Amino acid sequence: MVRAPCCEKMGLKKGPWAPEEDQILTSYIDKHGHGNWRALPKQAGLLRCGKSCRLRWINYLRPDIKRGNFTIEEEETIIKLHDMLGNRWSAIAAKLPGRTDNEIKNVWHTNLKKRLLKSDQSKSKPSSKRAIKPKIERSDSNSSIITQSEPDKFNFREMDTITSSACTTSSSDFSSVTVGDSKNIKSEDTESTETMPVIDESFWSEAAIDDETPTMSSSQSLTISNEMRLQYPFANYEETFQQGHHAYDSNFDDGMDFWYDIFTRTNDSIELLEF
DNA sequence: AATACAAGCAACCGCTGTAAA
DNA sequence: ATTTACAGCGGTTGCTTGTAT
Repeated sequence: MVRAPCCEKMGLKKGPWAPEEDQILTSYIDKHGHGNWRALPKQAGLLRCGKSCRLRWINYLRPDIKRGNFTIEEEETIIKLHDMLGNRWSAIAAKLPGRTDNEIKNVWHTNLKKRLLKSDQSKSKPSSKRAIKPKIERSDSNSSIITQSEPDKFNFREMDTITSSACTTSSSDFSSVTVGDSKNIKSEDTESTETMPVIDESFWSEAAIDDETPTMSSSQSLTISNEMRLQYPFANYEETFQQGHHAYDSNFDDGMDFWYDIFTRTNDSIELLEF
């Protein structure tokens, strides 16, 4: 990897932005957009590096930035999304229009994290976040079975328009979830992929993603093979299952491929998956 | 009023992923 | 297949402001 030259070395300014600099950057982007951040400062007449300009625009100057204190609802959403996604600030920010990843990160570190620590300490039980997750039972089998029984229909799209209420999915949404012991995964324990059915290309289209609602009815089981575990070592399957919607907005690592496999390899047992 | 400490926030740093050459 | 250049991301730093002593 080639490191960009140091700003100072190039005689470029660092540190807080002056109002005049903000003005120059804003008016330049208004007129020309920001196709090439590296070239932008030179063309705009700014003594800044492109990286600095980009950060300033994204975190402060963008017209759609929402300023001011975070609402209770926003804070709740951050806490719940962080519970599900971890420190993926940009993914969390994507769910909070007008808020930047930097801002959310700051709020988390200066406020929410401490608040959670306090509330955790005040509880005898472990973190309350477990309450929104389905029960997990170890299984000796080579496959994982995820079975839903309540409610009748679980709608992934509801999760996509995530709100605090959407995050409070109760454990009753999943009667039981059984996940095999990942330690038992063996590389030779694989299955052929040649039987994967062909899927219509429209499956991947934006329209399919945006306009259709993948739903999964109750009482169906999903088998996750060891091959899939090897291929998607990232997956905490119980969470993945709840967060299936992330596959559709690319906020979930390998999510699209994961759900493609879910759909194809387990076609028999997941035939109720509708698009 | 002066000083020390803490909290909040903007900005920087360094790494990774990816597209183009 | 490899190299290069760039955008984007998450972690960290350091300045500013507020509060306590």
